[in-house]
Amino acid sequence: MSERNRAVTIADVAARAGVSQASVSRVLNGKQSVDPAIVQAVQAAITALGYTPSVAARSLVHGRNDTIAMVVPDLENPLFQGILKGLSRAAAADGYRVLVADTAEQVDEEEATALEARHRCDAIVLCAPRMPEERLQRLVARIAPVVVVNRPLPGAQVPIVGVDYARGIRDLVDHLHGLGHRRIAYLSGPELSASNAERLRGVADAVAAEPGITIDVIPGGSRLDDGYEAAASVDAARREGVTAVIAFNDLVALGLMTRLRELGVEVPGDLSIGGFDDVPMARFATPRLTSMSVPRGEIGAQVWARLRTLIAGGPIEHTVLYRPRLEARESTGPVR
Amino acid sequence: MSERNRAVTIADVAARAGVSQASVSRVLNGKQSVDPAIVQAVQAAITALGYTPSVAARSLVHGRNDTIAMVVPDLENPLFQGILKGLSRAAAADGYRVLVADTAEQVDEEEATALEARHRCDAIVLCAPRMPEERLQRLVARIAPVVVVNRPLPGAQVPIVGVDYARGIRDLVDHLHGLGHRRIAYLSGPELSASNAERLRGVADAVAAEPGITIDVIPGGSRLDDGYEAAASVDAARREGVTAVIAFNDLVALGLMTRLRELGVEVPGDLSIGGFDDVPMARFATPRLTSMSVPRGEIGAQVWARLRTLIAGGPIEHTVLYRPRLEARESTGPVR
DNA sequence: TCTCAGCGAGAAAGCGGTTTCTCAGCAAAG
DNA sequence: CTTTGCTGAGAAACCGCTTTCTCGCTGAGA
Repeated sequence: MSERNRAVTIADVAARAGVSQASVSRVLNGKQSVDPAIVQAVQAAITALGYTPSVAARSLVHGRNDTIAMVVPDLENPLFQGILKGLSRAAAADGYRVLVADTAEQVDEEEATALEARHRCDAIVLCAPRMPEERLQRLVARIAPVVVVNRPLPGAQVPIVGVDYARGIRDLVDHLHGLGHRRIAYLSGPELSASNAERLRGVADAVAAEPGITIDVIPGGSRLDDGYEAAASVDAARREGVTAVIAFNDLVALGLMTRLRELGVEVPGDLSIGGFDDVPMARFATPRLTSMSVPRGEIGAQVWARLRTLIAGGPIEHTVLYRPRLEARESTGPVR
Repeated sequence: MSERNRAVTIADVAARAGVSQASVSRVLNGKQSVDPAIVQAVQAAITALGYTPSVAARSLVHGRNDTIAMVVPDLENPLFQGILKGLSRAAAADGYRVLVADTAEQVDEEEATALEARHRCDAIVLCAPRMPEERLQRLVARIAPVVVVNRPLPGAQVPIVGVDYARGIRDLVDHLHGLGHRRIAYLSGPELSASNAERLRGVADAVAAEPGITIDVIPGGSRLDDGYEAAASVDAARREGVTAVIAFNDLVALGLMTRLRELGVEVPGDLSIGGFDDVPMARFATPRLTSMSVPRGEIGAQVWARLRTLIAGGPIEHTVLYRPRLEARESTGPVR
């Protein structure tokens, strides 16, 4: 917009090349065959004038932008960052750009933000983990084409890309079970978070599947501090027989481990700890944190693939959930 | 673009309300006084039809689109994430959106990416820590209005917002000096990084200012792994009398500490360690990592303030550098 | 009562491209 | 040699909105 080369328009190029605007446009888009001499002249004029086509004008006539928007509740969340990065690179490869709309955790603003963003862009990637399902349904219908990230939406006419949290939790429980643990605690995430609900479902499934296992749910959170502060409750549970903890995510697990070390609780000797997300730091914690790995960048790329199909008028592709991969490290060990 | 309400245009609203397009436009923009009856009719028509103005058309006529772009080498870097978040929120408050252009560390593409981005947006925020100064100078001139982040650019006609790394390093050295350290090592960052050069300048300044101090420079990097792998060199330096290490950033410091613990080196007993950036994890490391805190979100907000001035036709405001704040924690201690 | 501002609404001209439509020119077919 | 069918370039319409221009109308001043 409004670059320094103000007033260098296609008309100027046409005039300088001594041809019509239409011809210039044809040369630019290369859709039709054009007299080589004209092509020459036009290209010469373009470089001489330093002409670049106006994106806005093009958008107006085409009715599209080559821009998509990603609506996220909090850009600070490593998960969204990773997805954004993967999305942004994949989209760039197809000539699309990504707009970021951070809703600052204001669930009430998400709807307006998404609508506004949709209005400037050709499509939306929506991360709204806490929006009530019904509202989300309505919103999704209004802003299509859209891809929903990381939350289930039963029966919705929308592609979904996410993580199979329930499955991940089950796999982690199995891992712990294999190590002999029978009394486990789940340090839960934010109450309204859809992915926390999924994890809880995994917890329930695991308990149902393995009659010998008990899993207590302890209120936690999603950040380092939350884990740190939950250490007291966790330690209390440990005293009552819990031998392993599954944290909502790695940040919580890391915060928890920090505090436990201060309290003199040995990991994994006194207590095994498992996280979720496999953030880079997990490998560098002491002890190295066992975690369920999630392919953030890959999710972003997959989101773009689905969105591209949608933009091209293709069908709503099936939901895809990535199964987290267990990265067994030192923070989980055999029960004493 | 191309929303479901295809064909609902200002003309439809005008027709339905029985007035001219111009009147609808006036009602929409509220710049001129309009007959209340017309306002009524227009608003009724708008809601009845579910009309929303076309952003593209507006952009075309105004020559701007209320969007800015941030060009970053790597979205995974916590520094850029924080800045992006701050920028995005500040800009949103003024009705601007932010486009992300991740150049995937390809210095060669940065120029093209920036130009392309500039072409779709009203202004650019440029993070190009490794682009040669001269090229950057030329680029900056071409894509104005632009704000450069986190690197010096002597004599350039462009606002710069960044961190006073040199000063930060000096402050950290002073801190160590106060603890009795005289032989210090600087575990350096990526060779071509402008901010690493700044830090090295700080190192040189410190040595010049404090005759009693020696600072060895050890090659490192910018990520957790780099710190982990540099531990051997650091330990060797320690054996030769180095009592404190300043890491390029916190990630490097954390990686280093992890490995040192494995090697049986006590921190801060055997060796003091200081980081840079004050990432959230710093407070949760064992021992808690002493770091130089950088106001990431604040930088983003400040960048927006400068850019807004520029967009409004204001002057190129002065460079502003944030002085990092020492967060003295447990990883630095008195020399033995 | 007549003239002149002033106000406000409609008509129309862009903004900078793309795309349809029209028509000249030329080669092949009759 | 004339007619037909293409090819390709230019003219003009159009995308949807803003803004200038024009003009009718009203109210104040003479």
